[in-house]
Amino acid sequence: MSVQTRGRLLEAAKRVFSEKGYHGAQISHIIDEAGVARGTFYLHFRSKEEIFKELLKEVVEELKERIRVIDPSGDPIQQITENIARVVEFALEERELARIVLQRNSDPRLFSATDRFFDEVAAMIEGSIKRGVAMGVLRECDTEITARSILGAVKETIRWLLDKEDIDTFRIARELVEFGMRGLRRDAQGGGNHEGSGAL
Amino acid sequence: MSVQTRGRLLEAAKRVFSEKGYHGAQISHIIDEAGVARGTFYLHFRSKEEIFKELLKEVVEELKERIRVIDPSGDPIQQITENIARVVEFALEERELARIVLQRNSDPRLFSATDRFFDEVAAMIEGSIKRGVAMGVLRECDTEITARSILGAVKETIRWLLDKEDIDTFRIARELVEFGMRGLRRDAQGGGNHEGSGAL
Amino acid sequence: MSVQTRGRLLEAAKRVFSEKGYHGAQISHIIDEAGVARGTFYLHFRSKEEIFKELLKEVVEELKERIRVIDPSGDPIQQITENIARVVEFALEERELARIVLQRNSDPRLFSATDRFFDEVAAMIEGSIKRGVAMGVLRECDTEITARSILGAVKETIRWLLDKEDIDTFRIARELVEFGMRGLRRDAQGGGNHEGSGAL
Amino acid sequence: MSVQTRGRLLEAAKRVFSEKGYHGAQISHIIDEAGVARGTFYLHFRSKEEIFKELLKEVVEELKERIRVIDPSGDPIQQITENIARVVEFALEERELARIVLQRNSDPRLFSATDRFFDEVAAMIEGSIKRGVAMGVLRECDTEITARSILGAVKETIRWLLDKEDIDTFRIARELVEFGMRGLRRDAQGGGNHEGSGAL
DNA sequence: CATGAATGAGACTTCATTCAT
DNA sequence: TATGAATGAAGTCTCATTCAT
Repeated sequence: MSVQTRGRLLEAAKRVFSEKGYHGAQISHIIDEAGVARGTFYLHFRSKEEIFKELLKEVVEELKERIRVIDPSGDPIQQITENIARVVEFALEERELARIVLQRNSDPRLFSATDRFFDEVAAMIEGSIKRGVAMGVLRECDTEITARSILGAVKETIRWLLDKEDIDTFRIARELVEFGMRGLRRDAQGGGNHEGSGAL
Repeated sequence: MSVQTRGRLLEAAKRVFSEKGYHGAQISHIIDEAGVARGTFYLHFRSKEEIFKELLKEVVEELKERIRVIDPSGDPIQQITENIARVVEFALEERELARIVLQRNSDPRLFSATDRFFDEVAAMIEGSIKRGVAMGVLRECDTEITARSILGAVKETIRWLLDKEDIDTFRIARELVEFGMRGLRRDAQGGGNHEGSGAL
Repeated sequence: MSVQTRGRLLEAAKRVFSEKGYHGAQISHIIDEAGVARGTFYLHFRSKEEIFKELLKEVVEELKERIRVIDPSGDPIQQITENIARVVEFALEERELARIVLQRNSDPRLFSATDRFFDEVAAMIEGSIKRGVAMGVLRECDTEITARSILGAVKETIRWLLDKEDIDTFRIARELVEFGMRGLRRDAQGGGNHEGSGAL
Repeated sequence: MSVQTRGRLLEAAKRVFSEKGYHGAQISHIIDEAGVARGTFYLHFRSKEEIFKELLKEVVEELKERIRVIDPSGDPIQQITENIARVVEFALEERELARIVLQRNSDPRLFSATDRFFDEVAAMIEGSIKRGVAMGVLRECDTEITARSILGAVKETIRWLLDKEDIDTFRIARELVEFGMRGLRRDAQGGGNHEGSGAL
């Protein structure tokens, strides 16, 4: 029975933190939403901070499962697209959690978990880029900046999607990958190079 | 004397909000930092919220000045690069302000100013893309998603730069534009390499 | 336990408001007097204003019970005397509350309850006077002024009694009624004296 | 010029205290109303309390002048009526001051001046009554209670008048004296006594 | 496990008063 | 005298956490 109560508290906290942010969320809101007494909360969580971190941990774990390391023997574009699709899908299934993670505020004690997670993701992306470059599939670039750019593109797009309905997850993912791979420039036709854009 | 004090309070608030976030920041911190008595704060600002919004307004105005509308008669890539360079430059000159703006939390009363600003920027970017497509310089794409992706790339990169020292603003801007234009894929033909962009 | 605490707070507030007036009274005084923590106060009352109004409501209700409409089939003087006696009695039993009500200050939000109450009492008195006049028992007069005069006489007398000890409530009431009925003038005829009223 | 400023401050304070009560009144209100700088206030008055007491003193002095001791060689009723008329007149000419004096709150430091004044008036009234009784003009009664009753009647009537317009001061005074002298009872016609009212 | 009344540190804000100009 | 920016004590209220039942 305890597990049930704990679960209801986590669900409630998810909704409340998502809607009100960490500081706007009060224990009262959470226990009201969960239909549980005040003392009961502290039976399951040591503090407001703890339940928040618990939620963060949950997302991070789920995301780690959805982001799979690229298998060099398969089509990398396909795999990247699927990774992103899975992430977008998760964000839209669990919008509250997504909103929580994509909130930021500068209390490092609170957000170090997500910060670390995003650092890891950035590192993963950077690794992939480096391999791609080494394999001659990707062009040379500043891998750190580019990795951050990709991460930012995905985060911002998801943040923006969070208020939309009826989303074709896979199309989004493809669009993102397309952008990351080809950029915006119109494909060079013959010996086309980017000087072409200089004609704008 | 009043204007001076007001300025010191704004400077102090900038530092404090940047370091502690809106909720972590206390009036005590601000007045200590400004070396001013408690009452003095309320002589210049009606509330904590007001001084915060004041700061936000400041950034938004400054950013609006640095982002110039693309002049079709000139080189657009060049202009975009310069826009981004100016934004990055501002973020690095005013790291505290940048940190404040890039913080997010879900109190809409507080952040509606930045939210609106970023929406405007996204709209500007989207407009540019559409024009580029119409002119046949940019490929067809989902302009909304792509605009958000670009915005996200810049934001995330800046956020990441905020902890770094000795940054070559212009190089960053070029790298961002390169990524946005060409993507990561290696240029189709043998000859293409990214040195080409050095010709910009 | 909650009801008990609430009661202790009300009792404490009664003492404190009575002694220091609304503005002089601080939450600290009330909770110290009640032996309760600061937060506990706000568990039971939304604000200082609320507990004050609560007290006011209490008095008004109690007074309304003690002031009975005159029954025309009985002796009106007797009934009026008893009404006044009951009011004086209440004021002396609950001197703190009486002091609170008889305080005035011009914050209408605060005192509208008593103001309204006294207006009602004045209206009741005026109605009685009018009936008395119509029945030919009372002389013609400006009923509004006279009603206010009677109200004022009772209020001022009670206010003055509040600092006295060992009071014969009924004697006070008789004296007030005597004054209101006969005035101060010596009875017209030789024989008349105030012992007559002793026959009441 | 100083005297002028001081006067403007007193006038302003009169309006403000009257409208907002002692605690509701702020120095800001007074100086705004007077069109004077903050520091200037403290050039003329040591504190908020002082200017308030100054105002109180003013009233008390004015009232003392208007209330004349009864001259036994003249018509006492006439003289009492004139006294009351003069008091009512003053209250209506200086409604703000009247409102201030008739406000009460239990801070004795603040209101001791009026309290003392009213005590004096009550004593004066009591003295008059005693003399009247000794001279055989007034009936025997509890002089203290009766004096307080009369005081209360006048105070409450004035308080009530303060919100009215176009008042016939003299009629009010006559009505009050009438009430105080004859009471409400219909004049005994023959051997009439108040048992008559028992017939109500 | 559950309850919910009680706690109290500490946040924001007000406003009478001071003082350098 | 006059000014008004600056002061800071003190007040009200909030809310995460505790604890007796």
